[in-house]
Amino acid sequence: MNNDYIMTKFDYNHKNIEHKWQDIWEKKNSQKADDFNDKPKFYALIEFPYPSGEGLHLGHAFTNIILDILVRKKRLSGFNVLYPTGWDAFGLPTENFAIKTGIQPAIATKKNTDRFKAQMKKLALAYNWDREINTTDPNYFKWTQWIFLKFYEKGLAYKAEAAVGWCPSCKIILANEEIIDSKCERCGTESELRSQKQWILKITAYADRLADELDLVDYPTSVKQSQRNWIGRNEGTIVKFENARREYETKEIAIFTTRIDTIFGVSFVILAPEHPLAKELGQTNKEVADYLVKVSRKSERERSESVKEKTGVNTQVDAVNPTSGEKVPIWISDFVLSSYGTGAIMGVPAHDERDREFANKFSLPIREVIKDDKLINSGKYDGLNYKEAQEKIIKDLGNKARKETIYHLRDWIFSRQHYWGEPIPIVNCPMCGLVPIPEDRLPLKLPQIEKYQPTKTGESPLANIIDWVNTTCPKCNGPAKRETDTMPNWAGSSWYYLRYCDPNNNNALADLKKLRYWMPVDLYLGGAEHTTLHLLYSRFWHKFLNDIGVVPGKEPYKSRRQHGMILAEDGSKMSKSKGNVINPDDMIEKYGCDTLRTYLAFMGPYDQTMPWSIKGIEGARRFMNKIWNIFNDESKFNDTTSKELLYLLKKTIIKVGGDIDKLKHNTAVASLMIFLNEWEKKEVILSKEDAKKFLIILSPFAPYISEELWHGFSKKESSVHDQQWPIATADVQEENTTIAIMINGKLRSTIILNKSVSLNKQREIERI
RNA sequence: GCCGAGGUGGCGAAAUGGUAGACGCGCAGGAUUUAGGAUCCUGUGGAGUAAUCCUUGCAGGUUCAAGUCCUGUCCUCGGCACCA
Repeated sequence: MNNDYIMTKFDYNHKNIEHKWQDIWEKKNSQKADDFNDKPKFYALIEFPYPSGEGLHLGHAFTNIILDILVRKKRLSGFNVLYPTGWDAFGLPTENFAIKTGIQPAIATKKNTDRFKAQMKKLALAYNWDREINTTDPNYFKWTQWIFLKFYEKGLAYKAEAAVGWCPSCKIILANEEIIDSKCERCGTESELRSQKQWILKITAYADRLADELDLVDYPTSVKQSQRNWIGRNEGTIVKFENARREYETKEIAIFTTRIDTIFGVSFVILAPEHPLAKELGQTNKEVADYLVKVSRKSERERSESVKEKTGVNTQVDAVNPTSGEKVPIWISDFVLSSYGTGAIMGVPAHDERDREFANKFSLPIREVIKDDKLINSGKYDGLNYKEAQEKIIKDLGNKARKETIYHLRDWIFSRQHYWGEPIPIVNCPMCGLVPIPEDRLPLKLPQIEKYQPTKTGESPLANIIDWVNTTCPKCNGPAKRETDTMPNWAGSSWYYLRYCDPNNNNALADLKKLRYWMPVDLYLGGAEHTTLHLLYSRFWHKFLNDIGVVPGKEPYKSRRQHGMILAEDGSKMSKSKGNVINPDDMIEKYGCDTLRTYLAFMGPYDQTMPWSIKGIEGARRFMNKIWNIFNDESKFNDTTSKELLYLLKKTIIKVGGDIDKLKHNTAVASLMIFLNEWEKKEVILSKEDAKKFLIILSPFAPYISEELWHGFSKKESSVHDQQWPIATADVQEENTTIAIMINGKLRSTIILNKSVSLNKQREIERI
């Protein structure tokens, strides 16, 4: 069966044309961004891909093309454009591939990036290839390590016990991204929590700035909102309840609340099972001890399932309400989280749903203390508005209460127990403790090894490489051991946009002058999956690097846009297992790159989820054929352009340019189609000069066919891609506008007004 | 539950408060062709022979005029979620 798109004598041969120009452009290597230039700069950034073994997929093609169209238009409009790409190449799939096959990750990475690059070139993505970067390149990760050392130097990287996922079957530590639905990604075993010493970055030190400085940038509301939710800033009060029994070590229980005004409604206090007092009580009270054991055996999943049914144990010990002096029982329950606030809450069942559930289950008293925003049953505070009452109660409590802001954001666990990541450049010396590797000895490279499996003790595979682990202390020169943890995937991508500004610098992560010229990123296009973590992490690193004076500006990305997703024809997600994946290579082969690009631009707004349509791409192919045919029809050209067509051309130039700038590629393509449809009509002709203008505004979408046709009119050396975006001023004299006249909701008549009529005059006419 | 995005033809969609459905797909009829495909022409929101009427999730409101602005409500999708 012939799988080729059936070509007739009218069709152009996309294969010949596209191969030809791909070779010529490759040799010309023309896309260079000049550091420092009088032209206005434009920095367009696309999330750099992870070079997987499967090759570039349709989603990559879609998003890269969307940005490529804008970039080509910006270049034609006289901008000095920085449009780079690279490889976010550290990561688990490559490591897992190495475990399975024994092929070195670096070799697999090279193979994959070569393939991606070839595919990108076929798509006519006009990157500054001379700025290509790779996070696994020692010349790159030298600076990732350098940044880590700066964090360490400033006290923002520290080592501490942290709960991490653990697979009891594979006997390895699981990164968050390896836990799918609370199960181990490899074997499907239920993951457990385990405490282990980890490197941690103190992102919480930047929590306020990460939230507040969102006001400085142009991100979609949803992105800003989800960043703020993730940071989860909450202003409230920490209040101390005394332990009524003096024999315990924990004399006071600190409690975080946002509603200190409800303190007269407290009928119990609840501790998280991990709370120090809970542990203390467990030593003497068997019932408490049993509960703590029961809870600790629960898996993460079981614990989150307990939402449905609250559990708890009465400790038989009381706490003293510091405002009323009332004694209330202390309970322990796992619905109170040790990781949020102080790990202890005051139970106000009348005004908190969860507390009410708990009170109902264990028959605890419920007392209402707020009615219509005013306090009741609250002693001397009765009648006060709840906000006033908060201030007053805090003041009256003196040193037993203070205002406090807490965050949902946790510090960032930065260690991974894997091979294929940046080694953490720290040495453990028995004499000096943790010692950073001096900057001039960076990069600390990965040793070449044969076995990539993690060790059964939960350490990284690097721990098995004795030659590498054993080293000398940079401080005392005594024997010491290297840190064997590596950095997470997020590390290299947290600063890559900076390296593009100066990719080969050996003395700094990038030259400050170059950074001052190019930064900030003018437009960052990426996917919804990176709305919170990647964006937050890279903003954090940027702010830190700005604080230590190595990069300019508070924020890395001036504006961020999120692209949508392309679904399979039936509206389901494309997936290998369903066998409904559309491969961009096949589409290029069959219909041509220009057709694919134009269709992807035309199918709908870039930020939406849209189903793929094979009929749709055939429609785009018809559009290409029509262009080809009309340009090869001598009778459609003459010395002067028909008047009505000239006016439409001006309108189209303005519309296409404006729409591309707004990333409204779909309506830009529509207006190109409208122009072509008009031109196809009998009796209208175009001059060759005006036809060239059409090719220029077509070229961002269809770079090959426009270049080929351009050469039908121009000298050999010239390229449609090196031209200037045509300037068109709307000719107001020619344009009339029709205004509908409506009376009582019915259309009564229409009037045609010349647009040059002033607004006042229009109002006069309207009055008549 | 909280936050965000969105509901317009058979489908993807378009529309600075100004004649809703541009453009594309699909469909129907015609031309061409031995035939099919491709191509070209015409038509295509719904009802009605027609004049005309109805139509942007639903119910109200503002306006000469509402898909668009306001109030309420329902539904779909995405994220977070025992966050005190």
